[in-house]
Amino acid sequence: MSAKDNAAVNQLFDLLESRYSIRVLWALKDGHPQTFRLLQDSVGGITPNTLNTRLKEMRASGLITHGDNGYGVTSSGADLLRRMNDMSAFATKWSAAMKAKKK
Amino acid sequence: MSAKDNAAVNQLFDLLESRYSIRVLWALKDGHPQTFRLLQDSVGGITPNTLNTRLKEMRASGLITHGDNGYGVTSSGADLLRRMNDMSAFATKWSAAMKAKKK
DNA sequence: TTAGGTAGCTATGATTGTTGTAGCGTTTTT
DNA sequence: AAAAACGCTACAACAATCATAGCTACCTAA
Repeated sequence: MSAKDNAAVNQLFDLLESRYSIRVLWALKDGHPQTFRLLQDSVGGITPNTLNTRLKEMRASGLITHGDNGYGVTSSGADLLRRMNDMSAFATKWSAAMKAKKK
Repeated sequence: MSAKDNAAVNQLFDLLESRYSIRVLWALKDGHPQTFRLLQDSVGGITPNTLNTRLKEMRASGLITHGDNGYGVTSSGADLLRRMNDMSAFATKWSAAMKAKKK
């Protein structure tokens, strides 16, 4: 991995490691625009303050759009989500393995 | 996505959305075991407190091992890293696009 | 054998991030 | 027109993280 890649990855991690940021993006996975309230519900547990902050950050970062129909992902955001998609398959396997281990 | 998948994904996000957690995992990407200090250096900016907390969490979650050679990833952790690998390619593209947009 | 260096943490108070509760102005529903 | 829902913002309380410091254990050189 080049130094340039490193900087880019760091920028991405800066954005994604704040609480709820991944979940907010993930909630837009299906591609349908969502209202503020719907997002709040589907993310679960997030306060309007934090949701607003996250949405601002991700709009500034070009991952999320805010049009008349509500919030949605940009093509860039959709690209990221596509690449993250593998993680849900991993999560299922991993979660099952963890549950088994606890016994 | 099934309800079960949802729960698993949520568990994964619980783990990964804490500050530095992704970076700690990422720092073990190459597969070589790392010492505490080396991890601290390569993650950058993390305090020993937080690093210790993250390592504990991820060991408890079965993503990271702690043997005599230092810290490394489990097969599960390696699996996750493999799936996250696409993100670095995304990051490069995205970061360049953002830089262009700022002008 | 001891004095210094390095590694792996842990303790403590300060700072920053997130929450809980509340509410404001606007749009939709009745 | 009144009531409810929506999108958000204010502010004080709480929790996560940081900065600084230092402890123990293990090397290595003197």
